Amino acid sequence: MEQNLQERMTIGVLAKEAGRGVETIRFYQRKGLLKIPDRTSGFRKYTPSDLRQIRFIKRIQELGFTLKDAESLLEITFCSPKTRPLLEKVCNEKIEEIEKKIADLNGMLGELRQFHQSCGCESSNTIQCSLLECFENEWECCENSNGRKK
Amino acid sequence: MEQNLQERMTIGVLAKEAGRGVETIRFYQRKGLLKIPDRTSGFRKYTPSDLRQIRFIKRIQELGFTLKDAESLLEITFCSPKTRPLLEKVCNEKIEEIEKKIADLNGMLGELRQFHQSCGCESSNTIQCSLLECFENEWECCENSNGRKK
DNA sequence: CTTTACTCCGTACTTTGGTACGGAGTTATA
DNA sequence: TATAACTCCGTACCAAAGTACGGAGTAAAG
Repeated sequence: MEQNLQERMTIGVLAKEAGRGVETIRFYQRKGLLKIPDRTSGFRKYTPSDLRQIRFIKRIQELGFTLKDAESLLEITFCSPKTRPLLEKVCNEKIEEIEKKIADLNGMLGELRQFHQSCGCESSNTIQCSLLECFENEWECCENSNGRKK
Repeated sequence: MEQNLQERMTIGVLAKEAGRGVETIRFYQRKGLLKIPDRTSGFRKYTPSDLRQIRFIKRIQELGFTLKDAESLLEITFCSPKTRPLLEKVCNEKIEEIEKKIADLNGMLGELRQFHQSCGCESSNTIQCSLLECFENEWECCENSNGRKK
């Protein structure tokens, strides 16, 4: 009762609150990312829970995951003892994936910082500005300014 | 001379080495991500440096960046005193972006780990398996198994 | 020297994640 | 109660990042 009286939003309000377009919400629904909302009036009526869900999806995307990823992560939020083994698997996979991503990003960050500091092209003499291992010793950055390479 | 005699690959070899399709290489070239290769024979001839570059792009993408990002990062590898201010800017932007990404991912990782451990649905009694702040206290995971919520 | 494998090019198609359109019905405000 | 603002639906379009196609030329191995 009071439940029903609580803020139930139209699609427009939901979209605005979530920082998404109305069309995007409809798109998510088509994709099955959002459960089919109540519609007693012909118009879709959303709950704060739907809002949270869309915000969550948004965040997941910002972290470099896909809508499919979001979907599987969302499944976790509806876990029960029955679905547990599967969820545990999904969960572990994501954890591993994220750990790897963080490690990679940290490596890249280190390289970038080092580049930023040491490749001043006017101060240092031991230049080590290799951007990721990919560039090993063979890149030519800085050689213009001091004629030194390797 | 020796330079020229060194391994100069055809597009097929390059693609294979880089773990990309031939069409993708051509696509990158059209996009300006790869400098136009030598072509004395009518066929494109690539150097190990091209290979490194494609591998780099691949890695960048795996870290959740776009081809555009890759492009701007690649610019860094061709820096000179003239381009320095711009590069410094790009560099700093990327550093910030990555730092933010890492922080977010770490947060998410924490939530997932916590979920994974505490939401066993059979051991703990203080259940705190909120997946990101988005889900606050209102989610219903686990209530099936022990009838307890909040 | 032929056959097979590779390369060329432009164009078209694919997937992901949306945006936009347009005509019709509904609701809320003046 | 009229008028604006919102919602409905299907369909079409968009950008990014490729992938595939097909006919023609080239290279290299038997």
